[in-house]
Amino acid sequence: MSIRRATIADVAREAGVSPSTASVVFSGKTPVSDATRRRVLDAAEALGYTGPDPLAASLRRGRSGIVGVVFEEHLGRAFQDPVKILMMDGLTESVAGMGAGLLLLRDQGDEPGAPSLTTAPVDAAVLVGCSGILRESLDVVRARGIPVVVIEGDAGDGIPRVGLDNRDAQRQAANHVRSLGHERVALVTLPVRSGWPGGWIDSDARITVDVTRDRLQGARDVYPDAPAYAAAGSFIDEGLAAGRVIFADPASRPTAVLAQSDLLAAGVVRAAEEAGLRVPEDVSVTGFDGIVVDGLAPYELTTIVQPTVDKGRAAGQAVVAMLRGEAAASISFTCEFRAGNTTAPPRG
Amino acid sequence: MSIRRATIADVAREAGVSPSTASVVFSGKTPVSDATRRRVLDAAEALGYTGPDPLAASLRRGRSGIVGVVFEEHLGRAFQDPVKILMMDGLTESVAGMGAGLLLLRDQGDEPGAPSLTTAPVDAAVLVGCSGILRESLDVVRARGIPVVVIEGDAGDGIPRVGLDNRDAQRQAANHVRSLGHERVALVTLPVRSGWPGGWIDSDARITVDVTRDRLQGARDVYPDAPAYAAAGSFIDEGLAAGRVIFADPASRPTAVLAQSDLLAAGVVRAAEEAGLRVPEDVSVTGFDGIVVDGLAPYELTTIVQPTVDKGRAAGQAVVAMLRGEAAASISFTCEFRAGNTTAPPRG
DNA sequence: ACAGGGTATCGAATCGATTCGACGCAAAGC
DNA sequence: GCTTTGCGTCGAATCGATTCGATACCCTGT
Repeated sequence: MSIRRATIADVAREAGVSPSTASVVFSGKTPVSDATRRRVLDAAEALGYTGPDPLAASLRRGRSGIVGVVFEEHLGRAFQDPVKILMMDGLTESVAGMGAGLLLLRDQGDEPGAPSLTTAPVDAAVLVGCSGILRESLDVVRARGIPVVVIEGDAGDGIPRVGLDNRDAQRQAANHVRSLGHERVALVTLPVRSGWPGGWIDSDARITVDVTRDRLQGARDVYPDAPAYAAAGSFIDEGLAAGRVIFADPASRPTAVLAQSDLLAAGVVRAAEEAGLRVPEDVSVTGFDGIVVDGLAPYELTTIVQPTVDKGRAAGQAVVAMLRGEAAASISFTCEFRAGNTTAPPRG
Repeated sequence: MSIRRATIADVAREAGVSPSTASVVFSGKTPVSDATRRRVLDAAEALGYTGPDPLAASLRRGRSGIVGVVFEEHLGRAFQDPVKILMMDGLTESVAGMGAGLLLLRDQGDEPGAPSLTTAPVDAAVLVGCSGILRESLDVVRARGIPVVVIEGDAGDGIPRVGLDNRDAQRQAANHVRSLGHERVALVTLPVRSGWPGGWIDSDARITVDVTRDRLQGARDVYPDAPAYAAAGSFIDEGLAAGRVIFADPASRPTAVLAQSDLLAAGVVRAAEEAGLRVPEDVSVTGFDGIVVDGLAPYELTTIVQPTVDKGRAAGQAVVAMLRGEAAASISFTCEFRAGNTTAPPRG
């Protein structure tokens, strides 16, 4: 019931050794005689000392063991995205190997007093997202001289990024659809910018989200004139909404829909069912991501499989490398096309 | 390109003021003349000083602005649970109000060097989970004298917990089913302990997970002899697996299944469809949680709605209160029964 | 012109540990 | 017996900021 928690100095005094020795007993950086170790440990026990204060230790070491993960959206929303979850999974795994933990942060200067990259004791940062909003975080982080890795975003300069061959991959899916003989194709894309409400976009639309733009280009490489509906987010519901619009007019119905995510594709499939269209007989649908979509059975999406977990892991490894002073290079992962049962030649 | 980052002392010197004044310019704790503020800010700008070092500031203040969230399972897995996500959402929101961020931690002493409650600079901790494993984290946290809140778990002592009236709520659902006239009922529960592979459990089974036990008791209050299949986790797939087993033998088929989560219930519904049973005509199904289950349309589960986000928010508020020195009390939330279209009287 | 009051700034102590060169002492080598 | 070696321990500086009582200063009231 001491009014003040015991410090290592107290422990040292109690044990009759110098603070440096006591410190070393806990850190193990230097050999200590068994007798001394015992005395210090006993003293600690007696005083209720549970180990060095993490803050003080971090200050001295100049390292907190915390990696900030910055999202550009509401956290609850980010975690609804299976791709981000899997990515976090890989990230957690690789930084844990370094003894680091993940601090959840949101890009955004609005709420004053909210935790941010400026005020959080992070050793490094991982920026997750696509839009340009993250620039802000990037500036902060660069000014502070903190190692940073960007996942799925444009970093510029010498900032390592973990990316995907989005355009090539999407083109591959589009080519698959074309080779099946489809001519009338519609595209369902991810949001074109943060806050996008959903709706058709024309070919000269400003797209600030890199992923959306790259995948769209891949599709346009094959179908330059395909109409594109940009959803409000990567959710089944949004795909459903998009699909309803796309299938609304029987006269202009496409025979194939290329969606930029599996969840969107799942929604499109559902919309097709609603409209009385059979998949893949009446309409083919492709996705992107290669995740397991709950409740889509017996459909198996024809999709592009991306190495989600690996992306996170790579980001973590890059961060760890930079923390060790090594220079980390950008890395681009390659997707793999996977044929499912949601694509087939068009009828007639 | 200085070899060493500028400190506030450097800025003060450059601006020709004392360190204390410079500090105050950034913290705003004390009024500063406009002229001085300008000089300090300019000096900072010139030196590339971006603000106080968070670690040093934290040490001095004795507060890091970080709340640790401890899960008892693999993080990737925890985030697959919509209930936990929603809870995190509420938690994030309420601690952000205090300017704090969330540090993801996993209970578990195995990996040495992995980030843990012992070594992480957290002001407070929120333990999420149900099993007894968290005891370990609890001890650590108590020894360190850190405020802690437990969500859905037994804390003992004076540790505030955020709970749910699981037993009452489940009993309510069971009563609903009984009032419809069902006699032969099967239960699908959450895991009985961490690492549980899934399978039937008998009535004297040891259940270390509080939530599972409480909800099971609620069901048993009404159906003392109902067979119970404990799933390996709260997933549609697990519910599907459980349902397949339950519906396997036509002779012993129940007319109703009470599942301990909506995802499990969704899986059970699917299993029923697979077995050629119509829901709710041939078999009634109830869930628990009240979340939106993607892909379950047109079914609307008869379920127990729990205030998920509120739970997280309450935990955050409790933590904030304790950090302010106030004593936080345990709080138990009440669920609400919601009738959907997955329950009906048994046939014949 | 001087006491009184309010502001803005300063000094110095402090938060709690880590680090590294110096040092003491005992065993070993010649 | 005296120097060398080496292991263990100690001192003191340091990490970078915050805090608060003290101080200097300017303005006002009489």
